[in-house]
This record gives sequence, C-alpha cells and structure tokens, in this order.
Amino acid sequence: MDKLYGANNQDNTQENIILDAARKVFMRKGFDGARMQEIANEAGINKALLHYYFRSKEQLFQNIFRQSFRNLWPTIEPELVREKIDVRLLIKAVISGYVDILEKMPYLPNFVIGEINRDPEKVAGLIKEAAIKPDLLITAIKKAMDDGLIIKMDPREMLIYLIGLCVFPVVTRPLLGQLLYKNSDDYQKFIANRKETLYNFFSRAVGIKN
Amino acid sequence: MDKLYGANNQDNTQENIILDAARKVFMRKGFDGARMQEIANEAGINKALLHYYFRSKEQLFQNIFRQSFRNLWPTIEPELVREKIDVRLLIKAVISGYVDILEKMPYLPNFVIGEINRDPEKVAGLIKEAAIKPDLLITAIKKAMDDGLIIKMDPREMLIYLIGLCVFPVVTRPLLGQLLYKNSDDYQKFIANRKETLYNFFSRAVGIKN
DNA sequence: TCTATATTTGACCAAACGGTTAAACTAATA
DNA sequence: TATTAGTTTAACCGTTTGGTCAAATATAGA
Repeated sequence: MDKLYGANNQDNTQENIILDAARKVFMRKGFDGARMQEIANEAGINKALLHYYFRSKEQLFQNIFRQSFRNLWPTIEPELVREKIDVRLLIKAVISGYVDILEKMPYLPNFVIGEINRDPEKVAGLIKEAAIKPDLLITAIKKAMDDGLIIKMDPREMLIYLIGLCVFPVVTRPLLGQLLYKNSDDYQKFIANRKETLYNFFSRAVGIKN
Repeated sequence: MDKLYGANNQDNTQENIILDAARKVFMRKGFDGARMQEIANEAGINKALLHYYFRSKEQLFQNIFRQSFRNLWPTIEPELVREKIDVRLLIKAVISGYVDILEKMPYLPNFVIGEINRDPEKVAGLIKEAAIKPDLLITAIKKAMDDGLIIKMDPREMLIYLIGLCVFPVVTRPLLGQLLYKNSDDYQKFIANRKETLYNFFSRAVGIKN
C-alpha cells in the first residue's frame, strides 16, 4: 500500500527486505557513514548476502537512490499536462506533493543533499532518468508571468524558492525541535498546517490575487 | 582580514594551517568522508602532527564546527540591539548577512545540515555556546506583527522560511548548475542579485509595504 | 656549546572496512 | 532418492582507517 513511498513491505522478497533495511541505514548515516554490516543486521541476514543480491555497496546505494528520487516527483505532473494550466493549482500541487512525501520520508532531503555534493552529475543523471522534467514547470511558470497572473522574475529562481520553502523545514527539523519548537505539539501544528500557510505565504510573495 | 569568515591566513601558526586545511576537507567530504591523511596532505604536513595538535579526528572536527558556527551568526545582532528595531532593516540584515557569508563559505550549510542529523543535540549546544539567540529574532518579529507592520503568522515559521530562502539555493547549488542554470553566467547573475530579489520576494510574502 | 624542551617525522599497529569464497543448506524436479 | 540450481552462511582476505610511538630535528635558554 505504501510502495510508492519507499516501503516495499508488501512484496516480502529478500531483495525488498534488504532494500528497506538499506534505505533506513543510508538515510540515517549517509553513504560514507553507512556500514554494510549494519544494513545486514537491520535486515537480519548475513552480510555476504548483500553482495549476493547487489554486487557492491555502491550498487545497493544507487538502487535506493534511484527509487527515492522517483518518489520526489510527486503529484505535480498531472497538473502539468492539463490543456489549461492553472498556476494556483500547480503551486498547490507542488506544495501538497512535497509536504506529503516529506512527511513519509523526512530523511530523504538530507540524503539527496548529501549526494548532490558527493556527486552532482550522478544526481542530475538520476533525475533525468526518473523522467523528472523541471523545464515543464519552468515554462508553465513563465507562461503565468506573461499572462500577468504572477509577478515577473526569473522563473527558475521562483521554483527554487518554492521547493526550498517546502524542504528546508524538514532538513533542519531535528535542530528546530531543540531551538524553536521546544514544545513538540507546536511543531506538530506547524507541520499539520504547513500546506495552507505555505501556500498563502508563497502566493503573496508571487502576487497571486485570491 | 578574512578571519571572521573562516580563513586564519593571517596568523600562520601551525594550528591555523591545520585548521584551514581541515575546514576545506571536512566541508568537501563531511565528517565520515574526510580522511586524516587528506587533511595532512592539504596542510602539507605529516599526519601524526594532526594528532599532536588536536588529539583526535573528532576534536579537530569540533574545532572547525565551533568556529564555523560562530560565523553563521552574521551582521544581524547589531540590528537587534537598536532601541527602535526596524523590521525592514532587520530582514535586510539577515538576508545580507547570510548571502555574504554563504558566498564565502558555500559548503557550510551542507556541513551543518549533515551534522544536524548526525548529532542534533551537539549542534544545538554549539549554537547556544556561540551566543546565538534566535529568541531575540523571534520576539522582534512578533513585535512587528503586533504593530501591524507585517502579516500575522507563527513568527518561528516566518524565520525558518527567511533563512531557508537564503540557504536552500546554496545547498542545492551543484545540482542547479546542471539542471536549471546550464549557462553559468545566469547562475552568477542569480547570485549577484539575490539580496535584492530575495528581499522583494520575502517582503511581499510578509506584507511589508514599501 | 650543552641541555632541555617543543616540534616533526617515518614506521608501525589494531580495528574496521568492503568484498570474496568454499562449503552448507534448502527446495524443487525427475 | 539422487541431482541440480538457487540461497545462505562462517570464515577469511587485502586494504584503509584513525591513532601511536620512538627516534630525529629544530629551537631556545644557560
């Protein structure tokens, strides 16, 4: 049921047990920090079996990474292939998609950010491979600007800000809990209402009249 | 001259040569990815000397981390101790401080984000130790809300968004270069004008009338 | 110069790492 | 039951890692 979001629980093959374990460890520790032995323990199997199914650490990692990345292209695409694109709906779809997926995989951004710095070309390759097309988003935003629906600025910059607003609170979450949201109920509220507040915040920034 | 921003070049003691080398390597590779040998090579000295001056990898790392963190509290404080705080100036100071410091230390956020996940309590401890007081910012923002100068929302959320907008483009920089800013001149322009665009963007979002 | 102290080095170590291998186990088929 | 192919394991390997140490070198004071 949750397969799209990274848990392969339903199909209890050995491969999927390993992938689930590897995902947990890689997300917690990053590539360099992760240990094959720890992944094996997490999966409850012998370490050699990891190499039997996925030749090397690098290949196991790439498997996780590929899978995770496909999940970062959320419910956005449907909004992009309409014949009449509605910017407001598009923005809402981006926010909603990111917020949902980040709630289920809060470690994903750190993972991705770590990899962006380890090997940016590889990450770019995986994005293209996952059929994620930021250009579609850019042109849609540009069109809305030309139509006078939103304020004019570099559409790429606008997209970065939109995604950044979705992702950043999750990336810094452990710190926020200790510095700003000492009462954990507050943080829960913040997260729960984020779709709405964020859309309001962003739509004011880009000059959407509601 | 650059000491505040992390380069200890002026004081050419062996300690500082090591610290400069270590900073480079740690920022590039993260804690787990960094190798003591690589740091020694970068500093042009014997590896054992690292342990002579800084007992262990962990201690060397903490030194860098402490130092770096102090630098993340930029030109903001002066704006906070005025008797009449001007929100617009405050926001400009935050943006300006972050943009400046990130231009000189673009690897810092990845470094910090990595550590936030490795050991959030330690990071929180270092922030307090560096006399960084987010509470001051929060109350200043809250005051501006009560005075009707900016839109009402959770001031903590607003602060997170502000910092996120500054930091996120830098965190994803290597990827942006490959996906959105294939022409590197474009990226330069984006970065160069960022203080202005970002302030305009943010001030619209929070409802500042200019 | 002699001496004592601080600095620097090459050689070394135990532990941890990713990865391999041969043998053992399991299950299906004939 | 005998055979075969796929799966799982304990033991092992070569390399790399952070860290140590005794010896060598530089430095400074008497």
